[in-house]
Formats: sequence, structure tokens, C-alpha cells
Amino acid sequence: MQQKIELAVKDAFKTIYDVEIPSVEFQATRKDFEGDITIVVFAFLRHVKGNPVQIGTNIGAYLKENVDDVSDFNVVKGFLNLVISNASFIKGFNEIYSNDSFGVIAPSANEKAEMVEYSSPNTNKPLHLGHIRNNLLGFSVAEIIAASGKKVYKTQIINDRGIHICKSMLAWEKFGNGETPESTRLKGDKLVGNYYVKFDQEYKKEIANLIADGATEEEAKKNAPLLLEAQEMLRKWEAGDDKVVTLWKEMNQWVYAGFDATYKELGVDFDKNYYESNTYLLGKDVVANGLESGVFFKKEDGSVWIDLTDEGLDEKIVLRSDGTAVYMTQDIGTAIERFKDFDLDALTYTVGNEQDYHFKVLFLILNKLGFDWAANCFHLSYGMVDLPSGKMKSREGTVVDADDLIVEMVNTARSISEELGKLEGYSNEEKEALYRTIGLGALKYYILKVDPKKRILFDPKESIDFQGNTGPFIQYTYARIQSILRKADFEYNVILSEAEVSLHPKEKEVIKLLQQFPEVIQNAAKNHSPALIANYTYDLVKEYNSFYQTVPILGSTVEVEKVFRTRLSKKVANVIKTAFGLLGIDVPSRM
RNA sequence: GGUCGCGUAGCUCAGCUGGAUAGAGCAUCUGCCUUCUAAGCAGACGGUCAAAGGUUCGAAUCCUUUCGCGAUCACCA
Repeated sequence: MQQKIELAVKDAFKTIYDVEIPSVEFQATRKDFEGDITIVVFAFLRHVKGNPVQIGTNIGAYLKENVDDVSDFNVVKGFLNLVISNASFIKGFNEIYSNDSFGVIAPSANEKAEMVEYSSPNTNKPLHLGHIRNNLLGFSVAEIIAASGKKVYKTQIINDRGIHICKSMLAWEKFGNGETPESTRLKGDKLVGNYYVKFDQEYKKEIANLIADGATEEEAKKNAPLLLEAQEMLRKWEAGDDKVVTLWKEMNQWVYAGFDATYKELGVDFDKNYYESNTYLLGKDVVANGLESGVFFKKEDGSVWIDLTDEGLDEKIVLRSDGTAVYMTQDIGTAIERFKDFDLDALTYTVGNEQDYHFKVLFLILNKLGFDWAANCFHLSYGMVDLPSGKMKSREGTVVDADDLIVEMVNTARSISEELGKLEGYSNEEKEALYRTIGLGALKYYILKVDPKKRILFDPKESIDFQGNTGPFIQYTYARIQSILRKADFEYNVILSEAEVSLHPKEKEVIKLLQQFPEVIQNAAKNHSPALIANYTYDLVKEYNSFYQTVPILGSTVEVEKVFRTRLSKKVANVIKTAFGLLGIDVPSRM
């Protein structure tokens, strides 16, 4: 309809002023003015000289005359407010009503896919609050891109090798007494994480002893026997030592089982896992080629660098003097590998903003190496989750554990629900499932509604709200609509003609919001921002509630009004469900 | 010091490519549960959009400078 009006406006300028207008700027009419859509006349002054009010009036009159959607107009200053006819609204609503996947575009087969990487944990400790933000963001963005018409592959790279896991392995060997997740009834990632902490404690003791014996702090840190042993273990691992590799495999399996449990709780999944143990040697051949073609240069000590001073950055190392790979080398190799493994044209990395510089450099290097897809690599950078006490520090025990937080959210949902006591007739299992849906809904929405770029201050003492702009509020509206639909004792799924229904202004607002949904999804995909979906859904629910609870049904037209209103409710619920699906949030039929 | 990000109501956040009197929630206060679920609705209170310049018909939004907070600038990952 907007396009129709845009064309008509262009025609109007042609007939009245004989000028070509390149585009028309629309915006929603502010609530204080009469009308539904507003055209900003000021923008035309570049092309047409004259009084904006006069121009607006002329155009408005033309539109009213020639476009049947426009039933009236008024001009305030430079703003041309158009009143859209009821018939047009009803027609528009009827078009979207029966489409259950309204707003979602199925992935097209002839377009290339996009890969979204997220999570990418280390295998030496459990997932924490920071991972939760990462996981929710990555998963949601992947869903949103998929809903915007693109095939998406979700992936993670598991950092399963290196000194960190050796530290856990060593501590387990020395102090573990053969403990296993089964014997301790601990989640595997928790068990391994405990030994990582244990290593650090024992390591610190050794350092203290060495310092007491007269070593400097630096020497002590470097020469503590435990650290040397861990480094030796890493060398053995790299040499393929049977015993070390066997232990490594076993302990990593424990961790994976633990991660899988957390991922399942969070409702996130992956199409493909990459393991650093398979990819850490990648990229060296690319560096060799790049060295030949002059993208990189070698220093006297044999290390290889790239000079990015022309781009306003520094020199960056891509290969150590001993010929081993650095983080950057691997990332170059892994990116190329992914484009070989899948038919991609874009790659998104969900990684915290402390790595902004790294990814800037990575993409620049890929570009210089001549990969045209480098332009479609995107760093989905997000702010840290900070605690009131500052950063989360595992050594200081201020980490908010992912599993613990989920349990806490579910508990809060349980106690609020029980207090409200609206769940008669539900079995205990059904209730527990519901508490989970609500608790996780609150957590996910709380994290996803804020702009990814911004840092989040998370106060564990202050529990996450269940009122206002929250997940449970929106879930609640959904549940209420389900109740309305259950109780509807009339056939509401019929087609109503455009003439039968009279619309309340608030009803119009709801329809307008519904119609924006496809655009919101496209926008969210473009900006990699679930926050746009979240805040849109809230606006919709707010508007709907306000309508439904303040506008009475008038006696004379009860039947038709009831049918239309019920259909509107149903569509709102449908959009909530779709939108929340994109955020990875479930929606309950009752709560 | 260089680079990047952020700064909007007491608190947590919206505000799309510049548009009309800057919007929600929480908190505080006032109403509304015999009609569809009160995890709700209606209303009041609350702002120098960090500050100053600039661009223009028009700036929270774009540009410059300053201040504050954070990140980053390793032969770590």
C-alpha cells in the first residue's frame, strides 16, 4: 500500500508541478495528530519551490481523489497526514491473517548460505554468564538470518587443546584419585573446571615457596615445577603421546557432555563443530603463499608479519620465528576451510568486543589475500557482561555460572507462579516445564533486548524482573490469548468483508504494527540485532493489551466485532510466537 | 599516547536511513479484579539527550573539539 501511495505521490508531482520526485519519505503519524501515515513535505522542497503547507494540501487532495486507500488528509506545518480507510486496513489484515509464517521468508535454494559461529568455549572450565550472552546472541542472529531468507549454518570452534587443558589434566592426574563425573556425580565440565582451579591453587603455593627460597616473582612464575610439567605435557600431546592423548580425550568427553547439557537447557544447537585440535595447524600454507605474493614480509629472526600501517593499524605477526602458528594464523586457515566445507558467501563471528581489533585485522588480511568474501565477514561484537563488583574473574570466584543462573531463574519463576496459583489441573511435570519456559524466557529476553554493542550490568542479587518489558510479560499475553481462543464459542476463522467491520483507532495501531513485522525481521537480520525483534514484540504486546483491555465491544455489532477482535488476537499471538522463536524463547499456552 | 565503542528520567533500556511537544519499564503516588488470566490496564510524577561549537527549513541522530567510562594496541588465546 505504501508503494501504491508513493507512486501516486510521484504522479501528483508530475501532474501538478511537472517534476520528478526520486523518493517519498514516510513515517508513522504521531498519536497526537489525526491520520495513519505521514509524508514529510519538507523533503520535497529541494525539488519544488513553494510553501510546504500549500504543496502538502495539493498532494493530499490528489491522493484522496486518486487512491482509494486514502480516505482523508490534513496538513500540519510541513507534515501531510493521511487517513487510511478502514476498508484498506481490513483488507491488509485479511491478507496476513491466515499466513502462519507471516514475516518469515523461507531460505532460497539459489542463494548461498551464511555461517554463524558462536559459543566457542575452552574445554577447561564450565560456561558462565558471558557465554550465555554469546550463545543467545549467536543462536538468535542465526535464526533471524534464516528467517530473512538465507540458509544458515551454525557452528562453534571448540578450543580443546593448549596449555589450559593440560593444566586441568595435570591437576587431575596428581590430585584426582581417579575421580570421574559418575563417581562424583558432578557435571563433567564442572569436574574438569575444579581441577583447573586446583592447578592454579597449587601453582600459587609453589610460587610462594620459590619466592620464600629467594627467587624473584618472575622466576618463580616461570620455573614452578607444576607449570613446567604442564608445558611438558603439552609437548607430549603435540608429539601424539598415547597416554596423554588418551587422558585428553577422556577429559574432553566429560566436558562435552557437560556443555551439551547446558546447550540443551539454553535451547541452542550447532550444525557443525570445529575442533582446534584439528585446525590449529591450518593457515601456515596460506601464510607461505602470501609471503610469496608479497602480502606478508619476513623479519630477520624468521617471524612473518603484515604491515597494516597504511590502514592506520600496526604491524601484526602471523607466524612466530620458530615457524609455529599464532591465533591469527589459525583464524585465517579456519575461515578458508569453512568456505571450502560449505557453499557460503558470508561468515559471522559472535565474539566479545575485546577482540574488535583482532577481527578488523583478520578481515583485512583475508581481503589482501584476495578472497572476495572477506567483505561479507562480520564480527558480531557484543559488550561484556559486568557485575557490580566489576569483571567476572574465575580465580576470584566471582563468575556467574551458567547452569546455576538457569536454576535460579527457574526457581524464581516457580515461586512467583506458585504465589499466583493459577495452575490448577496441571500435573507436576507440566508445571515444571512451564517454570522452565518462564524462567528461561525472562533470562533470554533480559539479555537479548539490549543492543549487542552495549555492556550489560548484571546484579545477581537483584533478580531479573518478570513485569514490564520482560519475557514473561509477553509470554503472559500470549497465554491469555490462547485462553481467549479456547473459550471462543463462535467461528472466528471466517472471511469478513471489508465493509462489515468498524475499526477503533487502537485496533488500527495494532494492525499497523503487525504489518511492520516482515520489515522488522529484515532489519534485524541486516543489523545482526535480536534487540530489534525483542523491542518490536514488546511494542506490539503493549499496544494490543491497551486495545483489548480498554475498548469495549459495542452492543449493536457484537458478533462481527467479536469475530474480528478474536482474529486480531490470534494474529498477535501468532506473531509473538514467531518473534520469540527467533529469540529462542518458548511460549506457553497457559501461565 | 594511538585506535575503537559507549554516555538519553533516580535505576534498566527504546528511539530505524536527520523530522512535529524525546518514549517504555522499574521505583514513588492515584484509580481498576461479579465480564475474556491483575505476571495486567488507566493515570500522575520525573529530561539542559555528558558539554560546547558546526552543518540545515529541522539534530538525541551527521561533523569537530572537550570531558567521563570501557576495550584494545603481545612471538597469549
